Amino acid sequence: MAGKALSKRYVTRMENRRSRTRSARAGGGVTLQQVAQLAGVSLATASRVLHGSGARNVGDQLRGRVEDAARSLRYVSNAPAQALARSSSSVVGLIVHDVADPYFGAIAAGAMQAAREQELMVMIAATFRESGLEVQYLRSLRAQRVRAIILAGSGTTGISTGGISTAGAGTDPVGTGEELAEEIAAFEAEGGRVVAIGERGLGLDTVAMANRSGAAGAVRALWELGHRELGVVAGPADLTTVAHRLDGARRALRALGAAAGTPVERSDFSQEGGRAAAVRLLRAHPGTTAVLVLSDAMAAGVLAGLQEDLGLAVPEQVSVVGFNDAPYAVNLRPALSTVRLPLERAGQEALRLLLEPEADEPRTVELDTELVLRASTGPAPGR
Amino acid sequence: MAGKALSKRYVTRMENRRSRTRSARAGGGVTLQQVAQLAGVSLATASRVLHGSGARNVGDQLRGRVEDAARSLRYVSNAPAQALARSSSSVVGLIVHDVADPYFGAIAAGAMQAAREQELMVMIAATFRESGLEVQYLRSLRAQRVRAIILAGSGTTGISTGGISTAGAGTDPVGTGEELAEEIAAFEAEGGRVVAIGERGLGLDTVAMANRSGAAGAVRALWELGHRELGVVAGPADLTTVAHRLDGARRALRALGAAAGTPVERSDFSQEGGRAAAVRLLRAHPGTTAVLVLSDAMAAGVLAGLQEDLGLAVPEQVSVVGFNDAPYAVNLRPALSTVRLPLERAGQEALRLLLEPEADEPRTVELDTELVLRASTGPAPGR
DNA sequence: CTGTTAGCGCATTCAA
DNA sequence: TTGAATGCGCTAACAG
Repeated sequence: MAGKALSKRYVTRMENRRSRTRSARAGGGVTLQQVAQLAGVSLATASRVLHGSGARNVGDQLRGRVEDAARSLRYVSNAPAQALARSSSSVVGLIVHDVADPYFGAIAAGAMQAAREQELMVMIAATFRESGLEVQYLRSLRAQRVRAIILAGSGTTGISTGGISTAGAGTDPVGTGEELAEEIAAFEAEGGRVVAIGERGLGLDTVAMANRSGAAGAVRALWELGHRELGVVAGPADLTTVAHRLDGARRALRALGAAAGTPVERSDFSQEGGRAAAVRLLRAHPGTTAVLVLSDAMAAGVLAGLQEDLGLAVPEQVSVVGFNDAPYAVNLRPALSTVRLPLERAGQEALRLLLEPEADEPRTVELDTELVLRASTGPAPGR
Repeated sequence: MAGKALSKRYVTRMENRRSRTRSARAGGGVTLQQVAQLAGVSLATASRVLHGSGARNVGDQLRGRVEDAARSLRYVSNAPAQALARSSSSVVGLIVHDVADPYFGAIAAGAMQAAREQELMVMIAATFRESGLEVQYLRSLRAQRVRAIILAGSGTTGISTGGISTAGAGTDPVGTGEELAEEIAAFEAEGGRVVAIGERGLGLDTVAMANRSGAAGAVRALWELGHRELGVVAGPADLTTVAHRLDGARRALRALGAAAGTPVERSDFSQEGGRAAAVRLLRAHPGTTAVLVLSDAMAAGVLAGLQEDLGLAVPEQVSVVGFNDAPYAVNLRPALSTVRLPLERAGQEALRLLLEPEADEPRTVELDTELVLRASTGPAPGR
């Protein structure tokens, strides 16, 4: 949008000057050793009371002294050191395309919620859709020795599927898909767990969304409202989610006995794209009474195109159903009916899957979508 | 919304069975030691070539052998161990209310972008607005020995300000504000850095948004369009952001010589709240030709209230300006004019501030907002 | 230029 | 029940 430079001002306030109390060595924090010393016990004993390993086998006397010492020193255990010693980390990694995208934001929120219940911390990496970064972050997360990694990102159908160990000995992997697979294999070989959200074609445990049945459900709902002339506004052909949704819609139509050849207009996942696609669709097929749009962003554009460009009333003349239930769907006018994806749930399930013992073959958890009917859908005209 | 239970299906696929290659000890990963051994050099040498400490002072011979060994073993350094040894971590913490909220999502995205440039990883914690969790996560992040922490969260004006070290020796802190301050002090005492995004009243380095001047700018723009009867729909009185925005608007009005007593309607930050507030506002002051709404969510409601409940045309009869430039602002009808907050920028600046050497007194970086004019604003009627 | 050694903060045997 | 000793993977002096 506008490119006006933002200014930045420095303000230094004099009030509230900080009073630092460099209690411990300036180096790090308080150590268990220091706590033990203050309590007059051995390191081992302090460790036992503070980190329930040799659980309750410490005398009340010493136990109390250690606890007091820890409190007064504001001791907090050193998680990385702990992880090193017991070789098991308490952090999991999450790789997304973009945290600012509500789709991934919801996934992240779900994962973090579940993480909290398990007392795990989450390290997030955003690739901003650069596929090279995905491999790089996988390495970084591996370097951090995270316990497990969630790979959230809509896959493309073009990705190479198998061949985890086909590369020759000293050969560098070529395709980015290969590299990814190798990195994943290495992480798993070290005992790390990986799960994907959304189909990735890699042999991973995955949490998938029921895109097919979601689209099918929307189609059936429209059919029941009397719509017989449906159209679809789809996104890029190489996205697996798009492919699945489209497939689901087509199958449902066929099952309902619709005339073959439902019109489909493609566009990118943008509002403008949706708007143009809607215009094309209705110009080519003026009889259309309902359109299924494969993303809410495009649906926002479809609503605009229908009402403003073509002067059609929604839902009186044309009904619209979107996909995703983005936060703004309810703010559109009319409020958008849409297929809600259980994104938070997906994040939670992914984390849960991560913590379960590893199965022999990759598992897939498929989460159902939910059709949310709002003001943008109504009975077919003349019914 | 609807509470239909989501089903979950397990599907086990037989294709793509994974071929694990437990190369290293099942325990952890490949160690530097192993690399050194394979290369036939000492641990120190391997360390030098792989982690540029004693930079380029290794012979080409050995260097090559080590690099080959590392590659063939798929060696990745153990970051926590490294951090322990050199006592300096490469991860920063970020505490937000909710990652799924676009406001925080944008901040997080900015921070992560900057982190990437510095080769840092970001550990995120979401408090889901439970203030107790904030303190808890601060502790967890401290336990993880992160290098620094970004505290992003709209503060409330009611928070206790100073008193970092006022509590008596053995006394437990009472208010949650005190606890927070103590936790922060402890982290800083260990050499950690903390910066806040948004005013928090704690004596921290902070990145602030120019809420006052943003609101003032919006008011002036409306004034120039001929509007003389302005109204404000504000949010909860105890949020500092709301207070600042309101203050900015009032000052601007006064400076322009507006009649005292601009009507202000309060509501919570929701769409419904905004809708109701708009109706109240225009019922009480029917002459109003422009309304400044202190958040986009409420603005969406105001748009609905004005047009649907009151039958007023926007912007022909009433102009509307929101605040935040939420992603959906452009999807509203009419597209919403709004004051854009430089959220990503704030995240970046925060990280940058974190890496700068600590100053004697807390610094504040104030980021300017930007007025984005779209279709919801027009000249005052009759001009 | 290269190797040896001594920690970093903690968990965990193994004795006492 | 408690303490001393060893090692987790790595860096950083310190010697050659």
